[in-house]
Amino acid sequence: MKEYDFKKIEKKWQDKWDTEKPFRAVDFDTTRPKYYVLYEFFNISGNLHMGHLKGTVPADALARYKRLAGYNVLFPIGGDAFGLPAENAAIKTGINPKDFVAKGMKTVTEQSKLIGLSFDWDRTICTSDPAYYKWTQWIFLQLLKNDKAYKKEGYVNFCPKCKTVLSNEDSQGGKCDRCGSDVVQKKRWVWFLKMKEYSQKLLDNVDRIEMADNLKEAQRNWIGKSEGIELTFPLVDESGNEFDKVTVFTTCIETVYGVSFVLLAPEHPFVKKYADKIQNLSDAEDYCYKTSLRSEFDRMSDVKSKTGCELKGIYAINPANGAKVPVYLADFVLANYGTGAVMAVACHDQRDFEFADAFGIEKLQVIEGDCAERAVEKKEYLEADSLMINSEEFTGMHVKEAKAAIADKLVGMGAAERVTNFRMQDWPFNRQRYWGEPFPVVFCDNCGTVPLPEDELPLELPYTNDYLPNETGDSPLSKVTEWVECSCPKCGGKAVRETDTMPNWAGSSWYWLRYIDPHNESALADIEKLKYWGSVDCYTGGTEHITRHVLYAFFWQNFLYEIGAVPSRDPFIRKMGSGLILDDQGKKMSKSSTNGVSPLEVLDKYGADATRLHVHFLGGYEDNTPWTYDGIKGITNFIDNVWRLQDMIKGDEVSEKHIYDLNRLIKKMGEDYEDLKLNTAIAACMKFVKGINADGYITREELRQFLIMLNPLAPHITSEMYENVFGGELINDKWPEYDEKYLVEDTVEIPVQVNGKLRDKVKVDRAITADEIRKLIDTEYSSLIPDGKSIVKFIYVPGRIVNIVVK
RNA sequence: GCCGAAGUGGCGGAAUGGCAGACGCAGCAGACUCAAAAUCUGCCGGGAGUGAUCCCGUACGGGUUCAAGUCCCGUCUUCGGCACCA
Repeated sequence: MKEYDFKKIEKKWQDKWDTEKPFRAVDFDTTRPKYYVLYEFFNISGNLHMGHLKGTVPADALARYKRLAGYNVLFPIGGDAFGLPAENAAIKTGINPKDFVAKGMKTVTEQSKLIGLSFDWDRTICTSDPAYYKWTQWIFLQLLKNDKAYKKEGYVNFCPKCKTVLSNEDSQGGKCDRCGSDVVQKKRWVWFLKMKEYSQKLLDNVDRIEMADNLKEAQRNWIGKSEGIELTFPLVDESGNEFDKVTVFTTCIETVYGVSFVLLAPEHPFVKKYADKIQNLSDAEDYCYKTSLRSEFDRMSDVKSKTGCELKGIYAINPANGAKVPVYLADFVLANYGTGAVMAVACHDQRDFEFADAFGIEKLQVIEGDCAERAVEKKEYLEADSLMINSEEFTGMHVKEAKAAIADKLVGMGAAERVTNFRMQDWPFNRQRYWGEPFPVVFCDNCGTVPLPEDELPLELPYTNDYLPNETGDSPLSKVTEWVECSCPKCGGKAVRETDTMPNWAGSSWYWLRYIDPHNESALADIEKLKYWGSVDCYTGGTEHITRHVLYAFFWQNFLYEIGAVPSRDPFIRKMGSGLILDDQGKKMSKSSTNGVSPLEVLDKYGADATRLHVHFLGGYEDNTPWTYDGIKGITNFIDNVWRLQDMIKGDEVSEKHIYDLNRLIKKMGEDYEDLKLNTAIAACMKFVKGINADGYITREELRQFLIMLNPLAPHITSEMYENVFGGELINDKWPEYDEKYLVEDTVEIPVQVNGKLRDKVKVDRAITADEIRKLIDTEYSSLIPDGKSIVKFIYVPGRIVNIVVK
């Protein structure tokens, strides 16, 4: 046999797959079980990078394995195209974003094929395609109709550089997700989606999905469920007249007798509402103004120094004991969490402790402990279950008991209510950018906000060559006047369109549904097809999307379920988070990094099969693996050894000699593909080939089964060899089945330990009983028992190990 | 600060509580060769011993167990996420 010419052979198979399209998924095929494998679609920017190899290949291997195992597999791909790269290219080079995306889609398609990825190309979608975003707009209209979308003026994250509104998810760590600038708080008119309302449903999704615990924990933290009490403090003026109430949220109601002041967020409406009662109004307004200038990041990172401003002339009455306490503004109180107001207990909350120090406010201790230098906080006193002090009838109780008793009392009085709070916020959904889905709504002087009729969708993005927001920060679309000015669909009068566009997460919040029925013009997807394909069985992709995209996906899927558009609340049954490929500095290799090795270079040098094997032999799917060429020799050797198996064929059926190894390999490979453990799957194949080489022969049947098992990892070489030897197409063959009786030989080698230390091994019949093996050791292996010692205990774990305890 | 994950040879990494270091790289020795490359064979955690073998060894200190890399408690380190969330 000639040497393996990967360039020629890989191209041959890639061309064949391209023209014959054998990887198409078949709707409504009831002869086979269905399996839906999803890799998160490509962000259209430029070339594929190493990270894509790490992410796509395991999904591809799983899809190929499942097909061989008799499943009807849906394994689609598409482009997430309403993103920053297209718009930046437009701004920098003037290239039309549409053209940029078209070129990008072509590139990722070609490069995917070079890797040998078995996507169903007939189902490709692209989020910036009007036929696709018609349905993104349709979903928005349904949200609007069902009162899940609203426009309101509020404080939101704003990136001064991108000049656009951002969600919390888009500004994690106080940095703009698009450009890395510090995000500021700005008051703007914003479209919100009522995601907060779905908090508990999202937590239920998290409970149901099969996913690593650390990822679930990250999501739970992000949603941030917290159970506590809302407690209402009457507000009084200087002369003691009650004029309103303020409600605070607390999870530490047990400290209520220690409240010595109340804090409001600077954005709290009372500053404006009771301006006439605030004696130092200009100080207060000044403080609010200064706070608004500080970026969120400043406010968060500057945790040491507490700033604030007393609202002189306004006092709060503690409903528990009638105490009159001062009210302050403080920027560490967040307007959009809880009620935007907190009760401050200096001795039992470190932030309040520092604030009290800074403003010379008295500190009241209500739970035992040393509060001289710092607060004794919840975690500490709950752990110790300390005793209550200075708390009227609750004094002397244990904290845990008092917590419930005080809550009961205040709830009974009508001053408090038990509530559940979530950290997650409603989703600010509009961006002041050109390259996004236009909102299908108009503003009419007579009718107000009017949704477009569904039959007018898609509302296409108009052409422009001016992609920058205007001076006041309005979207570039506001400059396209002939598009903005329109007539009202309701009254026919003059109206203007919404000129903001949707965030780039919009299109990705439902895309897995569209693959199921990508060309449907009358629905986002046919409900019967949705029922057939069901939820995504395995969703692979980066972990960086776990608290953004995946939560948005849960949200939209729940909503679509509630309006009857989809048959399940769960978009995904299993989510696997892929690790990163790191460069030699230990940094992430990605689209933006210039420090990376291009996969094209490796593909060109070693071929697709070798590249696929090498990247996945470097480390586990979920682990970050540093890139290196080291060890690729082991892979090319392995490939050469596999190729030479063709010259070693002797005999037809599975030989006695190989039957155990072969059956164990079948079991191992199936399990490893299922779990995406490609590194150990490759190792198992190498070991098998090593054994074959040592024996000097392989039978036809053994080779056939082996090629099928290796095919999901190395599809090209295995297809070629299969054709050479068996004269047909491997992908039409079936995954081999293993026989339980060939997993363990009849004669096994059992390690013998004495006091837990390995001393010898005995070859015995697998079915041997504990008595028999003990007899054997008593007679033939008695030298293992040290002189002068006797056996006090004899343990035999059938088929595994013997441990003799001597004394 | 809080939450999570992890720490195993020179390196990448394997091990349902049951033979630690699978598989591979690098290294060393040998074969082939005029020579080199390629390939093949053997060795390859540390220590003692001619040797069979023995002792130590999975970040560190304890514990549970007949048996611990794996489970429990404490400490340290690294990475990731969140971060004034009341």
